Amino acid sequence: MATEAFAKPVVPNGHDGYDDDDEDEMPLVFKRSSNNNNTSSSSNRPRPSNNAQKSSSIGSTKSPPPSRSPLTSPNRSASSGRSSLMKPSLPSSSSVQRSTVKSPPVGDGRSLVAKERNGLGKAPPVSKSDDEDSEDDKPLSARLKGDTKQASSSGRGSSQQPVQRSSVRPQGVNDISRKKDYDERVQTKTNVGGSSSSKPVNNDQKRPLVNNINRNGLKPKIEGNGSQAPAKRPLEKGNSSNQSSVKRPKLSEPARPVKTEQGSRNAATAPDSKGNNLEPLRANQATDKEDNSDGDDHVPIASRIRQDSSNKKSSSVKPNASMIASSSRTIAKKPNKWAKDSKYSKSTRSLPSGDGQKKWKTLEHNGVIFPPPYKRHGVKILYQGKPVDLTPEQEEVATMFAVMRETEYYNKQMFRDNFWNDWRKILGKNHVIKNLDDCDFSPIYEWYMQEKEIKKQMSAEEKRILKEEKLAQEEKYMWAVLDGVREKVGNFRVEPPGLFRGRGEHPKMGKLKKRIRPCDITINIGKEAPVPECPIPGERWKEVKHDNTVTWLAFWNDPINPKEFKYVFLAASSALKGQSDKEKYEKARKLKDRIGHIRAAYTKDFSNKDVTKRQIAVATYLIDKLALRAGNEKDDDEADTVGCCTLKVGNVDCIPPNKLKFDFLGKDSIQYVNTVEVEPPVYKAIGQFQAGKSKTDDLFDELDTSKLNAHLKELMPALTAKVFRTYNASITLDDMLSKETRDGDVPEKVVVYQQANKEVAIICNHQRTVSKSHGAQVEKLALKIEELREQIKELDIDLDRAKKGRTPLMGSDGKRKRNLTPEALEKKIMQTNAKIEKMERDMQTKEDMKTVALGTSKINYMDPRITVAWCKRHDVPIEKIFNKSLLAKFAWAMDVDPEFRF
DNA sequence: TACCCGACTTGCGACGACACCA
DNA sequence: TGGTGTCGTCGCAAGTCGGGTA
Repeated sequence: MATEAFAKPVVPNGHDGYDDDDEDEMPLVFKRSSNNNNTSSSSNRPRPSNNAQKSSSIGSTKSPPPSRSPLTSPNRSASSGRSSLMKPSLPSSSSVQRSTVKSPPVGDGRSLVAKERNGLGKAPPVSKSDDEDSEDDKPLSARLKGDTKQASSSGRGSSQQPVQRSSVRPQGVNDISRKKDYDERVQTKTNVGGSSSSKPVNNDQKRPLVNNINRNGLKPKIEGNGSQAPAKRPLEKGNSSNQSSVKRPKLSEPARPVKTEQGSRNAATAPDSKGNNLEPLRANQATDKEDNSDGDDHVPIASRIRQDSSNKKSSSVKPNASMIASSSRTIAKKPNKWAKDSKYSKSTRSLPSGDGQKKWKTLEHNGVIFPPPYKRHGVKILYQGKPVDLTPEQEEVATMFAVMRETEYYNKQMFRDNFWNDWRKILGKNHVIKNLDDCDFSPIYEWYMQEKEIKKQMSAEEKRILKEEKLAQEEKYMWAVLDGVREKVGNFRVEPPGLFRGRGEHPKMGKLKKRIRPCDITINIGKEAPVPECPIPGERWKEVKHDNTVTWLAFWNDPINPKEFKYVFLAASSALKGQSDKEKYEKARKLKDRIGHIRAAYTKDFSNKDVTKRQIAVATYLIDKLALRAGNEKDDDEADTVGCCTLKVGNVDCIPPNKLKFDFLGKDSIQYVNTVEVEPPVYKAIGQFQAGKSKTDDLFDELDTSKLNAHLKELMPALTAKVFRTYNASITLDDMLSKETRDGDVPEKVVVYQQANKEVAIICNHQRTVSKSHGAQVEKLALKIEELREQIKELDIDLDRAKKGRTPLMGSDGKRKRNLTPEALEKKIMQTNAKIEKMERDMQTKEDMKTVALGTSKINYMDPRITVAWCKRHDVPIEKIFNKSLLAKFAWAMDVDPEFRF
């Protein structure tokens, strides 16, 4: 590839088509409409290799100047103790007890709030339509046995626990019961009949509403006591040892579109590499299912299991749930307007199919923006009590460390050691500072706090001006023009220097992330487009490429792990990302159609004589039932976490007769604790895999993600382990929404959605740290409730007196109260009682949700078409569910048919 | 086949803006 | 109007997975 000379940058066209901001503000309210979108499910095409055109670099890379990185704002403070979260386990007919914990668990078993909706319906007789169904049922049912008793025994008990106690996410009994209910619900659906995914299912009304355990307020019981409950990112290294060998990558960001002149030209349907016209992004076409072979497939695992075990009512397990909370970066800001702009909106463009072929024809952007250079403050640290002079570079790094004083990292030995190793290189051999422990960074910390305070005290006007200045500076970097369409760039800011904050017990925490300079950055841009001007005078890009088989605009090597890269991508709202997103969900929908076959296949292999096949079968079962991640190998210089394929013997305990207790640190060092009843052959196989091994040995020693995924691809093209997570999340949402939604006002419907969202979050083990103020908030609420109860007592007395024609007693504050009629007093009592009830509900919800993060599943796992269609069917404004960023991200899903079902 | 590279998705915490309440 | 809680967005870490290569 040709490398380009550096030319003057050309700013992509401006905001054409974006001036209609007002449109953004208009709420999108879906009414039942006659939209008929026939979604043809996109095919999963294999990705072509994409290295075809890598350009050579011209590069001029001069060695980077000594980094005197400025102190960028101190990054977030380390997360403080995470609380444990116990989660319920996934579906399947087995009873499950799962708990995930963050931070030191302090067991608490709270019950999930839930309302029973008994009487809503009984499940109609299920008529299995196809073989698949029956196949599914058999294996699952056979394997799973419900443990309802436990479930029923669980109570709510959420006593307010100290924040530290870390949540306990339901586990055990409660989970089981929840799952059971859930299964029942699902089953109902199943019974209804394997309608194809895209086909509307109108049986809702006929379907009985099964009680949702979750909603019944059952809180899973915490496994063991607090001490047992695992914590999220425990200080000690992973519970069981895990290690491995490989790993890599980095991140990206999203954006959103705008048009340019060129845009309109290219916006037309673009053929893919094979010359086929690509389907327009927008398509929401209700995808017609391609093969309906498995009528039952669309039923969540839980439900299927349930079906099997239907006879044994008590048995089944229930699914998990939960909510997510914050989420991820990448979202672009103005959403919907563009969706409406037919001329420029992405929806009108046809996009490449994301199959690894050419992703774009033309690409223009302005490169990236760098953090400002370090500004020296001159505050001295003390070494053995005496002020020490530091050079700007030394001071910058010292400041990075000083500002982390209130974080957990600050006192972690590994963090300190890594920091010291890097800092002392900058100090030099002969520096007076010889060790970190004799350094007192307080003066810098105090300076930092003062600066923070000053900033906080700025007037609104001053803040506004600063914000505008920043925006003006960044505006040109925020947009790219891809195939003539203006799209938002996700992460156009180069990461500032700082200290690496790995999660969990990351062996590199505390290392210095050096300042990234233009000579570290490779730019990717269209051949015809002007090369972005290097924003730092006298420096130049490392390389300029014109590779249209990839979607990144720029990348640099991760300073902490040079083998890895940091990419600059378009924002999530871009057409490119939208297309990819849609394909992801279509793939999951295909899995729905094949899941029956797949389950039958792995069930058959539970007892295969070939160990590898048996391990593949059991691993697939766990991924399917528990939504575990695949579990790639990891290097020693990464945190010690595992996924399914990398589970260690010590991560799984066999509890006779057929329960398995999982306890391991998963992605982001989030603890996964879950006890689940499995089918006897699975239980037996796990025992065999463990035999003769030590706790630190691989459970699946014949398996890795490559083998597993290769096997999955034999079952369904493009199927990989992670598709099961998407499938289970989406099918659960779809099922819960269809079964739980009742007539009512919008807020009531939103609650139903949140419950479903929560269920999905629990399935996916999406946790969050309990906020620092949680305990105080709960206490405050409890106090208010207590005060209201006192008021009621007084009112009762006053009412009694009023009925006898006597005046009220003096108030508790010593003041005389108004003389009210008995009717007025009764009304007041009623109102106060209602207030108490509401506050109690709020408190319970707060407690239940304190460790559940809803955002991640909403952003990444639940097909947005399910949500949009549900909003349309029930006249819920989509803004009640999706914020602006999500509206932009999911623009491609907005005109889905109201009858769309996953 | 194992390992490595590269690209892209997923995920949590920090922080700022805004809403609400006393 | 200030304190507090909630929500949205950003930052960047940490996964997954496909393909190339030795």
